Amino acid sequence: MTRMHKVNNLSKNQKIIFDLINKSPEPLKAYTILFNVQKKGINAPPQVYRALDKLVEIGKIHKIESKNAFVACKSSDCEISKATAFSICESCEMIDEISDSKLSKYLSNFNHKKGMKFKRFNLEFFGLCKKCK
Amino acid sequence: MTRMHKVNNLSKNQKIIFDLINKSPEPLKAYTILFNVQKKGINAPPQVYRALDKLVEIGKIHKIESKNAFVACKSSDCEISKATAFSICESCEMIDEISDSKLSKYLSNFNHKKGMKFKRFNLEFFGLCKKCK
DNA sequence: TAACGGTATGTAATAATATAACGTTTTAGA
DNA sequence: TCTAAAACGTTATATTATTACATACCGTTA
Repeated sequence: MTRMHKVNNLSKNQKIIFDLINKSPEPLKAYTILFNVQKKGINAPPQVYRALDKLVEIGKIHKIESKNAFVACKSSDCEISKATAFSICESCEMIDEISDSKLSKYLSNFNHKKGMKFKRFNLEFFGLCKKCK
Repeated sequence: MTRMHKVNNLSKNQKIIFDLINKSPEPLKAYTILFNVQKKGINAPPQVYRALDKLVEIGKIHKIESKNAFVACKSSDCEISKATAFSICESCEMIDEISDSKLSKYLSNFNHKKGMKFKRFNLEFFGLCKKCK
């Protein structure tokens, strides 16, 4: 195997996969990613899922849980994803990350009565986007 | 096939599957449900998924998206699930439905700046529960 | 009561999503 | 330069979900 360098703290596969997600206008699914990076030598699901796991862990991408799809994080300073929110159009499937500091603050301060202390949340809104309304 | 009656507005399979989920202390996955209802004559995944889809649609159960698991709705008057929130323990996997009218109101009134009008949301909090803390 | 349409069912096959397990290579740092 | 942690490559398999099609049930209403 040829020598590998990390770029921007990302490994070779992580960078290939992040770049693909980052330039995509829409969330990408794991196997869509796989099909699109096979020419770059990534041949098998574990390679994709490992990169995705790591990218999620370090906050470069987020997973849209209700769609099993991945988007690049839009907040440039996002190091760790503790607070994610998305709006999802039920008609055209368009997905937008919501960056709203009030919302984020409100939810981060929310403490469940039952005595749980939260570290992280994910919020997904569904509706019709401007275009589809 | 023997004659079937709807009970509580649920069909035979829907009732079998709702009862199982409803008496479970923890969220159940589709195939766990399948294995547990085979003695009742439900043999194949589509039968389970169809019942689950319907039960979600009418608000009798909710899907925990990050876990691909299903729980019975706890708010007795829940007809349609427009607003769901859960707390998930990352250690013991315990999941609780959060019923907080302030939270629900806050999020229901939240309007994304980009011009989208929301119909529904799902919020999942992650952390450590009282016991695991 | 017969016929129609919508809903639910049963079944086989398969698609889509994700992980286990194992050995090797690369990388970063002491 | 040695080592431990991280990343990689590969095969196989597990888990989650849907397609497709034929049949049965149920409420309505003609």
